[in-house]
Amino acid sequence: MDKYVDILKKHGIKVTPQRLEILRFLDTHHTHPSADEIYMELKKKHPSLSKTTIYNTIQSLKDCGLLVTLLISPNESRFDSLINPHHHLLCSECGKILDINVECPYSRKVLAGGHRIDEVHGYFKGVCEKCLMKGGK
Amino acid sequence: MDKYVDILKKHGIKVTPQRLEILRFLDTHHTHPSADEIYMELKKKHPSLSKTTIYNTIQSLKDCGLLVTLLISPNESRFDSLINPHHHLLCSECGKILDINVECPYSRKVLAGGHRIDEVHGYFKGVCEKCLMKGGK
DNA sequence: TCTCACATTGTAATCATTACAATCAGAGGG
DNA sequence: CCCTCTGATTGTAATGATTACAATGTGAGA
Ligand SMILES: [Mn+2]
Ligand SMILES: [Mn+2]
Ligand SMILES: [Zn+2]
Ligand SMILES: [Zn+2]
Repeated sequence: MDKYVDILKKHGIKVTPQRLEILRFLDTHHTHPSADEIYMELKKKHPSLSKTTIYNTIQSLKDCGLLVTLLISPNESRFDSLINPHHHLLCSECGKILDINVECPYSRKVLAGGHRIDEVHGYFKGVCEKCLMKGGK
Repeated sequence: MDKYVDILKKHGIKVTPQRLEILRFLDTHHTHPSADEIYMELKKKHPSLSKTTIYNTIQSLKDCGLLVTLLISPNESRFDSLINPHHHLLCSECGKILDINVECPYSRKVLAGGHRIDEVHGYFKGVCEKCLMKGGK
């Protein structure tokens, strides 16, 4: 019936109302939200929800590969439920984090030098196209 | 006389004993230390030193381009006084952060799509060569 | 239905970072 | 020289993201 019930079941995560809401939010908001943004939004409908449940659920989703943590903005982690490999740009004007789909020769996790590579993160900092147009920077 | 006195003067940062020690430490330890690691080490010789002074000095050094912040390990920022563009690997076995000198087509900060790029960060997570040899993973 | 073991949740603590008040040092006036 | 004032530097105390762990809930088996 519900798409998110299926996803949770398929990955062996027990279905709870909190988890469903968090998963739904992440799947419908590809804005790379912080834990606090998820919390603030969902608290409106579920006042008893605690922030820790956000973190716990995030951890579960991460464990089965449904979620990736971005360490691009100082102070707080951001979360991304688009898990195909892509890079990110943090705009210093509007604060948004944009997906950057560039050809990256290291995305396939092979690297000279004998190290084993499990994750590849490409972060850019700058000013996004929209803000450049607007602000005339 | 002292190399570090010169560097601070050249960049218009007032010379103080705390700043000299912090700069010396960063220049002689290219291990990408956290603020706490710098603090713990320098506190031995300067017990009155506060952690905030570490952060303040780091900010000053960053402002004149002598230092870069790495957001590769969760929980804490790491600092790098090697400012030529290079990538990093965080080893999940030994916890070390290694310099990775690969050809990166995006290091020159030009990117299709109309965004302005100011910084490029390439982070890899995995297991370093040394740990692979040792552990037989 | 009752008990127990484990999973889930949320309260309270932890710890990196930041805001701001206390301290210091140097410039200019007496 | 010494005193005063101003801005720079420092460190104490607050903030806020994250984590540890105790309280609560759930579901299987007796
Ligand atoms: Mn993304
Ligand atoms: Mn480095
Ligand atoms: Zn922008
Ligand atoms: Zn290693």
